[in-house]
Amino acid sequence: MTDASFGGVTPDAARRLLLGAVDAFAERGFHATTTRDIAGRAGMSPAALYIHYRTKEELLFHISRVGHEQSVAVLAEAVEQAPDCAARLAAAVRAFVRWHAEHHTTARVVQYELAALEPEHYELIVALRRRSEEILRGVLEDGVASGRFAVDDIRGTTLALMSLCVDVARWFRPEGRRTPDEVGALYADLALRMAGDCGAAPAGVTSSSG
Amino acid sequence: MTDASFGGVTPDAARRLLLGAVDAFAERGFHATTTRDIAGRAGMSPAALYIHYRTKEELLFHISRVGHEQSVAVLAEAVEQAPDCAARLAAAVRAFVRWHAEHHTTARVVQYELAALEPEHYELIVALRRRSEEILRGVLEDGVASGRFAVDDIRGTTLALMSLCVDVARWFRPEGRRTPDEVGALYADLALRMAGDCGAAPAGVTSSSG
DNA sequence: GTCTATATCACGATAGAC
DNA sequence: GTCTATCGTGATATAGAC
Repeated sequence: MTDASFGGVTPDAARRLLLGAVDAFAERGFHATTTRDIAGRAGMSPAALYIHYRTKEELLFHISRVGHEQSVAVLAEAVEQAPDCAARLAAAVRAFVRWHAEHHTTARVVQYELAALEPEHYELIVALRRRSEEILRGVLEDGVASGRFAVDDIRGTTLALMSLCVDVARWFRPEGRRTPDEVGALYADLALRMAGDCGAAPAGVTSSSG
Repeated sequence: MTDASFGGVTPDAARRLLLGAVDAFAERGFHATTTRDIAGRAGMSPAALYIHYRTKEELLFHISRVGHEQSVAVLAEAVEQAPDCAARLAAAVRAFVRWHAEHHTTARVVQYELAALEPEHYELIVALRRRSEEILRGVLEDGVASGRFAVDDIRGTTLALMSLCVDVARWFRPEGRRTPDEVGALYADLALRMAGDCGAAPAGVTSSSG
C-alpha cells in the first residue's frame, strides 16, 4: 500500500478496502477496476466490500473527498506560515507539489478520476478543488498589489500554476530521478518566475511586503 | 463532431466511427465507453464497428497515433520557423498549446487514455511523445548555451513545460473565457519567464510575440 | 462481518441473412 | 458493408449460511 493518508479510517477492513481501491484506481482507472480486484487487494471476498461501502463509486468519492481535503489543508498551512508574498507563493507551490508527489497514487485518483463521480458528489469535490485555486490566486493577487509580482492575467496564471502542480500526480514515479522535495523546490522556483518575481533571483534582495 | 483532424480517413463509415469514438472517449473515458455508444454516434449498428476495426482498442490506438503525430508536427513546424531561441520557445509553446486547446477532445483522449493501450501500442505512442519532449528540451538547451536563457534544471523545466501545455487538454472548454490563441499567448509568455529569458521586455510587460 | 453462491445485466465480439 | 440476433463472458450487487 502506497499511502498512509487513510490511517484514521475504521474499522480495519474498511481502511484496507480503501487502500486497495486507491491502488487499483490509480493503476487501471475507476472503470477498469473490478470490485473483485479491490476486495482481493484487501484480502477479502468480493461481497465484503458491500458491508462497508454501498457502491464502488462511494469508495471513489471517499478517496476523492479525503484526498482533496488533505491537499487543501497542506496548501492552506503553507500559505499561513510564510512571511511575505514571494515566500508564500514558494511555500504554497512547494507544499502542494510535494503532496502530489508523495501521495501520487491518491493524487492521481483524486485528480484524474473525477469524471466517474455521481453528479452531486462531483459538485462537492469541485467546490473543494476551487478552494485550492482561490488560495493560490490570493497569493498572486497580494503579490501584484504589493508590487512584488508582475502578472497581467492573474486568473490565467493561477490556472497554469494549478495545472503544473496537479499534473505532478500524473507523471511522478518514486523510482524516478527526483524526490518529492526536489520537484517541489524546482516548481517553487518556476512559480516565482511565472509570477514575475523581481526581488528574489540574484543576490537575496528581499523587499518585505504585506 | 468536434474535430476535423481525421478528414483523410476512408471509407466514410470508418471516419464516422473514429469521430464518434473520439467524442465518446473524451467524455467518458475508454473503459466507460461502449462499442454500442460509438456505433450509435456514427449512426450505425454495434456490429458495423467490427467491419472497420478489429477491436475497440484499435480505435483508441488509431486516434492516439494520428493525434500524437499531428501535435508533434505542429510543434516541429513552429520551432523551425522562428529566428532566435526565445522566439522558438514562444512559438513552440504557443503552437503546442493552441493545438491542445483547439483539438481538446482529441487531445484529451491522446493524453489521458494511454493506459488503456495494449503494451506494444503503448510503446509506440510513448516514443512519439518523447519526440515532443526532445523538441522542447532542444530549444531550452540552445537558449541556455547561447546565454539567452537561465535554467538550472533543463530536464525538469522541460517536464514542467510539457505538463503545462498538455494539461490544457484537460481543462480547456470552448465556451470558456479564453480562445485557444489567447491561452497560447499567455502560456508562451509564461514559458519565457520559466526559461529565465533575460532579453525580453521587463517582467510584467506582456509583449509576447503577437 | 465474512463467506459461498448466485441473480441480473450489459459488455465486446461474432454469425449469418441480405 | 450493414443489418438483426445472439453467444459467451464477466461485471456489480444481493441472499443466506455461519
